[in-house]
Amino acid sequence: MEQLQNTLIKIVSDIFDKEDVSLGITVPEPQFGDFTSNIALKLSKELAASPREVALKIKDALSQENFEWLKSVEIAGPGFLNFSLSDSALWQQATATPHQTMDGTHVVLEYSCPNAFKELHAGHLYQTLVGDVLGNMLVREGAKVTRTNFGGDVGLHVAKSMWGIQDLLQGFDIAKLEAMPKDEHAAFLSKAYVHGAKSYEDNDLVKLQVEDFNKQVYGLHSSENENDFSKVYWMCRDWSYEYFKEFYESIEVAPFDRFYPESETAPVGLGLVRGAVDVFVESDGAIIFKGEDVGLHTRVFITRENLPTYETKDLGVIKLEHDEYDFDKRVLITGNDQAEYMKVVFAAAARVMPDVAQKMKHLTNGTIRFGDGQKMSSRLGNVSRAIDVIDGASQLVEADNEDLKKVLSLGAVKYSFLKQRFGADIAFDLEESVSLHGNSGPYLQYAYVRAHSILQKAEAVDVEPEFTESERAFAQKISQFEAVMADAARDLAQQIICTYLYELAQSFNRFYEDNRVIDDERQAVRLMLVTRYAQILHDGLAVLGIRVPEKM
RNA sequence: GUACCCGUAGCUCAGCUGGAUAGAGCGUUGGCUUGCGGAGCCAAAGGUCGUAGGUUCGAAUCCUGUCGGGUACACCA
Repeated sequence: MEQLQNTLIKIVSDIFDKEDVSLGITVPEPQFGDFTSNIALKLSKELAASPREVALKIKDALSQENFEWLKSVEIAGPGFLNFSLSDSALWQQATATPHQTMDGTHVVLEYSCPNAFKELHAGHLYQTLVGDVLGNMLVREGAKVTRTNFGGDVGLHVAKSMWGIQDLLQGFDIAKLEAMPKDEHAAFLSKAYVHGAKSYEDNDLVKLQVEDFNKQVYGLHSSENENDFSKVYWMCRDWSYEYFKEFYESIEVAPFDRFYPESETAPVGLGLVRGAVDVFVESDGAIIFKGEDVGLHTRVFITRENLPTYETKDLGVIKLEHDEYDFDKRVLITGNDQAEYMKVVFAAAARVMPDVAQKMKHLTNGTIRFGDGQKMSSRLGNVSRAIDVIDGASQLVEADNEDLKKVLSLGAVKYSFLKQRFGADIAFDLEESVSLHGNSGPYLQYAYVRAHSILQKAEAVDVEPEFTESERAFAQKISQFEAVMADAARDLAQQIICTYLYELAQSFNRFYEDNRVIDDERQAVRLMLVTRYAQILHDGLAVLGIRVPEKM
């Protein structure tokens, strides 16, 4: 493909005497060949010639070279140039190694970002899975990826939790906490937060207490303290981080390289805000950034109570990530309710850290709509917890051992989330996700099992690739893998991989329908195809964070 | 009110750096068939790509208006 592109660029610049020719080659519908270019259509106006005339000149020049890798060039439709590679060139592309298009780039990827003292919900799960996969995609293209996780261990929500804890336990009772079994920790903290948050809304007295707790919590991070409030805080904070870590392990995502608790980024952010008096101004007792100056809205960075807001902590984490990793690119993922908010933070960052700001990208995810309505909501209650999604899938999967059950249920959930474009709200249907029919994780896992089973029956050897028509159609799909991976990484669009893998499996099924592999005179070349097919399913799904079983 | 996101087949979604007859799954209808793992394959039905304009040789894709749904806009995160 690169060879074709470079050759085309050279020819076009030679015969039309042009410098800086830019042209894209794309993969068309299979009946139009392996690659297509619309360069003739693009140039026709400038050259004052019909597209087909331009195309003909290019075709002639190309034909004279007599490249052995190029089987044919056709002019079609309004003036498209359609190219077909020789079988061996096609196969060479089909067996290419990763393109490493991002070699030497250091990307900091911040995602998941749960708050301490709260339970992980379905939205965290979704974002964690996508973030994990984006990281895998970049790594595969040669980037160095640092995965970071920024979460609130200070702030009003923590104060509400603390209030809830002391109310539920009737005091900051360390003994009661110590007596609590580990598997109840997360649920207890969640309950305490909900209780605290509700009381905060309903009761003005509680509100005052919570606000006092908030200051106390901040204070714990700037001075040593041995009282019960402090002990409870640190214990529950540890519980939270332990629970996050275990959950990430359980869903088989790459570990985070660095957790940034807000308590750590707050002072850094405060330093930035206080140090930039020309950027941030005082208003009504608070320190604000006037976003209206750049078409946005005003946000408070330091409250009247002299406490840093999320804005300031976010500024702090940006600086810490930059100082610690000197990234080329920073990709941040949050819910899309923060899209506008983050623009203001980025605008402020652009003022205090201009060289950093331009390296930052913000992706946002929508909310999950549960497709099977009542069934899901009755199982999950009003809040859809992350664990309930995983458990729900696990209950629906049929497998004769626990590991296979896990492989299939995680595969089902992950694929179901990943196949949809990131950004808008997504639909999730438990039944559909675990289905072995259609565009699902278990379907692809089964596709792998089938291929693997064929490969067990005979030894594959490398032979000269000369394909029949249906073999070639399959080989052509196989050959697109590395280009797909590069595109997906460039666009941070994991669904491209899902779509491709599913189409690849369909392509195999069509091929397999009427092409015997084992005990056929074409066994060798067909085994070669199936071997590469199985490898791509394995590798592609691995990037999606999905394991494949050998039997199911 | 202002800004941002989203409107594609009955349902759920791909396609969006403009390109050839708008694709897939589920569902519906018909056919193939006990197969090297048929959890498949072939075919049919189903679309004014929300809508109206504009740019272009060419628009689901870019621009503008408009309608519908969602979200955010001062001391929460």
